[in-house]
Amino acid sequence: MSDEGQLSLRKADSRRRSATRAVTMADVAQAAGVSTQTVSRALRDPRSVGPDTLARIEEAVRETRYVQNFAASHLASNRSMTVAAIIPTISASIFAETIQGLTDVLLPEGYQVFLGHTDYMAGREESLVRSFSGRRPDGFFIIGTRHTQETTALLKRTGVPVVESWSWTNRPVDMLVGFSNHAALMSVVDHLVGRGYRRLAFTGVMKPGDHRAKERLKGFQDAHERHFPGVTPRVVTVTSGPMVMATGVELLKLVREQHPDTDAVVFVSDVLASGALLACAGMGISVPKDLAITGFGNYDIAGQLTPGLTTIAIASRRIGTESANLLLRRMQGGDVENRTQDVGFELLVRGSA
Amino acid sequence: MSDEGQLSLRKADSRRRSATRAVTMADVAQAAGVSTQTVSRALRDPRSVGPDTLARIEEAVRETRYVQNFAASHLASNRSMTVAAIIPTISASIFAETIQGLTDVLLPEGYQVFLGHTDYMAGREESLVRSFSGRRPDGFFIIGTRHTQETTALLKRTGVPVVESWSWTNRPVDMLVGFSNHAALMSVVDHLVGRGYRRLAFTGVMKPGDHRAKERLKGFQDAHERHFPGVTPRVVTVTSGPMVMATGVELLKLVREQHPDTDAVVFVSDVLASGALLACAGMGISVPKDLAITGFGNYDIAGQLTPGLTTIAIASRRIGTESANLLLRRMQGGDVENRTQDVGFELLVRGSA
DNA sequence: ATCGCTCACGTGACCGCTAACATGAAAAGC
DNA sequence: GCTTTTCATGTTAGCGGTCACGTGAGCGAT
Repeated sequence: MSDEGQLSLRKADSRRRSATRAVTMADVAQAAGVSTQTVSRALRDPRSVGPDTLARIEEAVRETRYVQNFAASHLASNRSMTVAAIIPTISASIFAETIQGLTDVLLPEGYQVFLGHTDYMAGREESLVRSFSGRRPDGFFIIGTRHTQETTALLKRTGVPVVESWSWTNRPVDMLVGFSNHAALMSVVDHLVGRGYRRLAFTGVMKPGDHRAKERLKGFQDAHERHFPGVTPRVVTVTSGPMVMATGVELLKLVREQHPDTDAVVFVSDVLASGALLACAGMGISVPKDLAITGFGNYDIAGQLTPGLTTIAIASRRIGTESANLLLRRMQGGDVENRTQDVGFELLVRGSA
Repeated sequence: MSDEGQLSLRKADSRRRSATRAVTMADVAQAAGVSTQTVSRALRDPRSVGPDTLARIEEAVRETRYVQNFAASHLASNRSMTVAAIIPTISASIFAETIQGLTDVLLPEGYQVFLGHTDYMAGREESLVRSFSGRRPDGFFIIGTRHTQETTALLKRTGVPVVESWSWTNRPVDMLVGFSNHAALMSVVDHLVGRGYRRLAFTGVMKPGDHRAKERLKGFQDAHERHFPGVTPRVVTVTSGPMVMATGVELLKLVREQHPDTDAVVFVSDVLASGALLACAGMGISVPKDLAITGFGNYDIAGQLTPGLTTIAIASRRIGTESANLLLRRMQGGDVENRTQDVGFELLVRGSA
């Protein structure tokens, strides 16, 4: 009997997975003289246990240096307290504001944010959603509204709330916090035409997976057709290349080569437009007299240039916070009345156009 | 007997936690006619099972639409396959490049990256580390080398590899991928003095938790003392305010108010320096004749301005990839010979100084 | 023929926590 | 005074995987 006891003890010991066993809830429970369930309750909702019990547990947590294990919690409760976010790119991008807004709201509520980026590569999104699903996030945040069929199916199958953003669609997967890139570009064209510009060109880096850029181009083309029926719009794009100011300079040169009569250049992004605008001085181009220039995004630099860059301002951070709020309500069991939210855009008219 | 059987069945059913039970590994195992352990092996290392078994399992995964549950995996294996990253801020920052580099390396290896930001608030880091610890990350990536004692203790107690970055110290918590902000600023001062500038001023936004900014200031002061012993260096800083170009303009004005004789302004960041440089034209200041301007970070804009902005280039993305590589090696059980890695910096001399 | 070894796969015991239900005591209702 | 309700806490049975070990077949060496 005692031999067997020893044997099983040794056996249990040898099966231990980590050498220095971590502090568990059971240790805290023992120290506080309560059951693990009471500790669990105390940690999840302090008001659900008696005040003196709570004090003893808190003391026990402190003295044992207990750190809750979320994996076990997740497994037992089926709630991961995480949100998966999928964005095109983090670097030097306006999406960073959105993510900051998202985490600013979610973190205080106990939710962690997982970040994945597609680098505008079609197909990456699907594989990201697939691998993220294994972590069983309680919600998804995605930039963009165009996905592969399989991606949409995967998202729906998870059964958790999904927010798409930075674009617009009438048939969102679930919820939507965005605006119409198409309408934004139309307002740019309207403005240019109103100011007397007649030979408009659109230019930008158009990565295959960048649907927002495509929507902007479409908006440009449609507005152009409305103002100048039958006239082929000037469009100069490249499908690859870094989103940096130097690329904007290159594009400006391309536009002037291919369409020398152009009197207004509509850039798909402020980054490119700023590069071009800065280069104009050196190229002997007077803005906005010889050439009007517009951007998109209202980056910090847009208002600092001389002349200022006319552009479209987007409430980037707000897209993040609003999305987080929608997700939160749904994740906490509530319902959401308006599943789509239009944050709009604002045409900021400055000196460049 | 049969009654009891029914009872226990009913009971088990009523205790089911989710209404529509998700597909589990057991379902896949059954469909493929193997044990769950074999499915587990097939998923973790396909070569560890027979080829025909593997094929059956893969087919079963497809037809059941099985998605692995990482929480269960984490709990059982004690590996979360996640890395926690703590950065000052994501927005419009050069750290975004670092995070992009980090995830670019870690994601393909199956590791997810958790992101938290401190907004340069002292104390936030400790609470982030604390709450992140509950997720049991397999590694930590942190920007900065100065932490509260408790933070350091917490990090060490986790027992997982830690990479600190974007700074330098002789006593890292564990590993370090960084450079000396101090030395970088000294090289800036050396350059300015070498070019004949004599009345140098340092300016920037110095948030209380921004130790890198402090190191840069210290580097400026030390170099200044070496070149001009006994002369009090001109330092104009604000402790709050947004890191935007407009703030740079304000700071430039402050410097010229408080130290009208200044002939070179050293900014703590390119963002501020760029704003100032752009504003100089409107203020009738000729750069670099009347005033030299330097920045830090070699942001995209630095090379596009006229004159170009003299600045310090940091291999931001590389800090992320190198850190990821160090973490990976350690997380996969390997050892690392060089626990500290100096990525250095480069003084880029352009027209502004 | 025997032995030892590798290989492919199965068995049982957990990992650390929480849902659901159970229990006992105090407070409230009649 | 007795039942009902409320509140604080305990008990039991998993959540969905993986670890350590076991087993039996196949194979070459002795």
